[in-house]
Amino acid sequence: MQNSKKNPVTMEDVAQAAGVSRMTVSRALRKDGLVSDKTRDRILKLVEKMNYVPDQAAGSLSSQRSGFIATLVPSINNVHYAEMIQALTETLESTGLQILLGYTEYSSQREEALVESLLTRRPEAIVLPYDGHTRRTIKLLKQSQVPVFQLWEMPDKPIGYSIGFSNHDVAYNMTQELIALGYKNIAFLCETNDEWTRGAARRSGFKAAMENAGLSAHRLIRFGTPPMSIKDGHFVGKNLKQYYDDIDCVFCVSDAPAFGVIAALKQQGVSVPEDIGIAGFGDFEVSRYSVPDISTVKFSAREVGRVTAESIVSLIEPGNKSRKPVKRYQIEVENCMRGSTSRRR
Amino acid sequence: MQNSKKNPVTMEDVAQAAGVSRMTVSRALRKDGLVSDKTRDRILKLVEKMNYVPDQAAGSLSSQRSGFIATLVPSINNVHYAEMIQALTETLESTGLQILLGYTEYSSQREEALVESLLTRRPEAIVLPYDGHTRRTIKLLKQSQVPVFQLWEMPDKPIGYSIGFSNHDVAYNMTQELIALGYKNIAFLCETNDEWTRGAARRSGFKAAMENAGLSAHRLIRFGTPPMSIKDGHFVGKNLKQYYDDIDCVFCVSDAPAFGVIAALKQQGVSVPEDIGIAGFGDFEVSRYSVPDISTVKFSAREVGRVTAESIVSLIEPGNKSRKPVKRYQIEVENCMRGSTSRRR
DNA sequence: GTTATCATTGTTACCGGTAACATTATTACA
DNA sequence: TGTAATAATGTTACCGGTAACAATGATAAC
Repeated sequence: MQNSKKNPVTMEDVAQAAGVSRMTVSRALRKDGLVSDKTRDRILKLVEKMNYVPDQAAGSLSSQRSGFIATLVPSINNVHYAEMIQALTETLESTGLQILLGYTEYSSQREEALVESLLTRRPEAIVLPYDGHTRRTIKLLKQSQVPVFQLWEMPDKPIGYSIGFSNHDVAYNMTQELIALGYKNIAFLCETNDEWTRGAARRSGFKAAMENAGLSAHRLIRFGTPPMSIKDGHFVGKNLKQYYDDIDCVFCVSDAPAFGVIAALKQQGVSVPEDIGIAGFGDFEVSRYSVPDISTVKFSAREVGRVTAESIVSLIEPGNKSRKPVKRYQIEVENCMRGSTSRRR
Repeated sequence: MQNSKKNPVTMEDVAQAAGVSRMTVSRALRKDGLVSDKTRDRILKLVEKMNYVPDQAAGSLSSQRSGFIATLVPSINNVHYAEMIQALTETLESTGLQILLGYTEYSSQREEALVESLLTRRPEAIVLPYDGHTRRTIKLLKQSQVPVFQLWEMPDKPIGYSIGFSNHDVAYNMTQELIALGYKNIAFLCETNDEWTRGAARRSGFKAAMENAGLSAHRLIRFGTPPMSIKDGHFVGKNLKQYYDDIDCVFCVSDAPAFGVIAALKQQGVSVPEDIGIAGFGDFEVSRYSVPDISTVKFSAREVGRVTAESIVSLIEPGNKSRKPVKRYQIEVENCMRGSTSRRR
């Protein structure tokens, strides 16, 4: 029990107690091994006994290494981002790097403010979840000279490194697969105002595939704000005929609304996939246990996180012999066709 | 475009360009208003033009305020924690406080390591998701003199402030409600190894309610590791008879396994709630759109986050006239009885 | 025994801000 | 007009570490 005011134990205190200089304590606390075993033991024991906890703010200031990786996500309430962050954290952990998280809430305005505020912490890398930033954001990022990692999407003009897949291409493929099953009047369900989300890219992939197959891509249903929920899907499902009355399949921007649409259709006695096929995106757990289970686009968010973390480490860890990470890393994506779609007669 | 090396613009650079002292720049950057409007304008323009971004590590060191709130969660991949964090972030944002997140992954071992590592950043408060910490964790926390906020659970011996509800009591109530419906052979489904989760408290609430009603609480099904998933529930549902063959109701530790159990029972032609009633915990979105919709215990994670943030602010913001936050704040909880349970004949 | 080499520890300066107090300019008021 | 009060700015010291280099002592090689 020390002073009743703030924890006053500094490195200097430990040094004095051990009868050495501050620098020796500093060395003892790192694994480098520039201290004799005897001295280190003595110091570490004192550190323990005195409850010394180093102050990283001071360390960062001096060493010019914050140990922070800034990471922005649109929302934390999304399995994919959650898994990605978890994988990122786990991989980064052993190197002592720490994630500094921000939520853009799908707004590029907020993203700008966040980037500005996070740069203040001097992150050693910054991870952005998607393409589509304001001019000022880009300027801030470039100016700061912090390495930028853009995830999920393959941007046309990457700022730095990119890890993910082309949402356009992936949606294109799934649409093709639906067409191959015999669906013709496919609707695409997405958020209003998805310009800053992956939804827009998926939408354009859908459109391209339909047009290439000589089909009309006009059945676009826009509803709600990102991220689309089960509830949103349920609402749309309830009123599906009012949007277009000849729909034979709905390709949803994510599995959540897909689940909702199916629930609503079932309540109306419309059978899936016989009357209408449904496809989602993201392979949420619920999709595997829904009845019928939902056809979807599957990819590993954990892998995105893992690869990103590894790239960051190989880029910024000094004394790392391995060459620089690749500028663009493609994540594998797979169509999972399940019970919510079937071959048309 | 400056030096090709690190962003070199410091407050000193701005001060020189403006022909004032560093201190004046520092003042101009805060709203305090101890600078003349003319000077401030000039400085702010230069800040913009020179792309100056302050370094918070330096600021923290000097002011002894990190601006960090350390927050631990078992997993980020859980709607409740996600919502809680989001609410926390939003409320804290305007004060410039930032969340520093850690994932315990339901391990008190990891929690200990995390607390140690987070203390290194000198957080101004620390938010812990539940009760049940190692001795060393508690010692570290007390030693650090950082205010501690324990959430979700009402601990017997709170370290500092607590915000949440008693999981024991809440599970007790729900069990009573199930008993009142006429269920007798109620099983409780939870994780193996839930000692460090809210599961244990819920389990004891279940047990107490059963025994008080003169019923046997022996039907305990333990499966999987926290957090319990839909998949886990599905597995248990498939083999329900093998656990106990006379179950008439399953009270699940969360809505996820409840959904899984229902899916599995439906596949076997067991009808819910006629043959077996099912109840969950947490009011996940999926529970409202499941068929049947799931009876569950509902509470607002956002409120937990909001209240916590407000308490933190009123505690640590200087010049805050409002009195200290209450030591214990009770969150309201409600039983939502829906289609997955019904009155027994 | 002398000198080169290496392991260990110490010294000094500085990282980039802010607190606290000092100083100067301006205004208010008797 | 003189003096007190107030506003605006400057000075100095320090926050708690680490980099870079210097110094010391021990061991090895000749």
